[in-house]
Amino acid sequence: MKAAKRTKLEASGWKVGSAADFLELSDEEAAYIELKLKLAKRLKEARTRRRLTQQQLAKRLDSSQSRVAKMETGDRSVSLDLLIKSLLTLGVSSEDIGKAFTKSSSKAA
Amino acid sequence: MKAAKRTKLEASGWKVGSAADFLELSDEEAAYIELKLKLAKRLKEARTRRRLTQQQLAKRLDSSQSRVAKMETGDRSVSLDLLIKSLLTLGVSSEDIGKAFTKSSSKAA
DNA sequence: TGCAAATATGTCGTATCTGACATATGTTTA
DNA sequence: TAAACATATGTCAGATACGACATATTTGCA
Repeated sequence: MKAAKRTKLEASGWKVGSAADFLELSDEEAAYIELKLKLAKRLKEARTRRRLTQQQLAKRLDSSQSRVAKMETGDRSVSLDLLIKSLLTLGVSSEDIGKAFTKSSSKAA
Repeated sequence: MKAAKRTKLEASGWKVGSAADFLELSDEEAAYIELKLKLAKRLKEARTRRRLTQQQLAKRLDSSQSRVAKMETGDRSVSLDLLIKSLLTLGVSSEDIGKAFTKSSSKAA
């Protein structure tokens, strides 16, 4: 199993080693998971660039450290909604968020 | 009240004419609503371009006509998740979906 | 190494989102 | 006009995403 796919399966909430190993992801599922992981990465970058801990960010978002951790790992229980709202709250522009949708996914300025 | 703001408030589920008239939208709230409306518009365009009725699209999405209608009007009860998943299911690329995040929001090819 | 701070994981009660249905409101065509 | 089709709106029970808490794991520095 390729590492990239393993990461995606894990992010999607499936346990590697389970029956899910034999499941194939449809194009949309793969695109959705890839998107979530890119937004997760952007959130982590935005937070660390601001030198905030997950705890501090959680406070700004009226959320909890554990949920921020789940956001940043692209946990199955977090929605694109929450990721996008959180990025906006951190002051990341829509334009920069949109870059997560591009193939190259260039980093924010 | 400006027409653009009226539309946004209505999309957000608030009734124009209510006390919400006096509420101000924060930058993030405004950005979020604007984003949802752009995605809603893109979904409607993608559907009509394919000459599908809401009923037919609903079947493809394993959803209902009423929910598709709500998606296309940017109803408060629909998430960005559902909009994005629906666009992906319709075959719209991540890149094109990402265009909804840009200021000009140029249309898909 | 060992301790402390940061991050990750598991679970739970609750709030929000979902498809479905009924029904209202357009829109098109004979 | 009226009938047929398409879209919009209101509501609800079930699904899932939420913040919160406890606790495990990782990271970094003395």
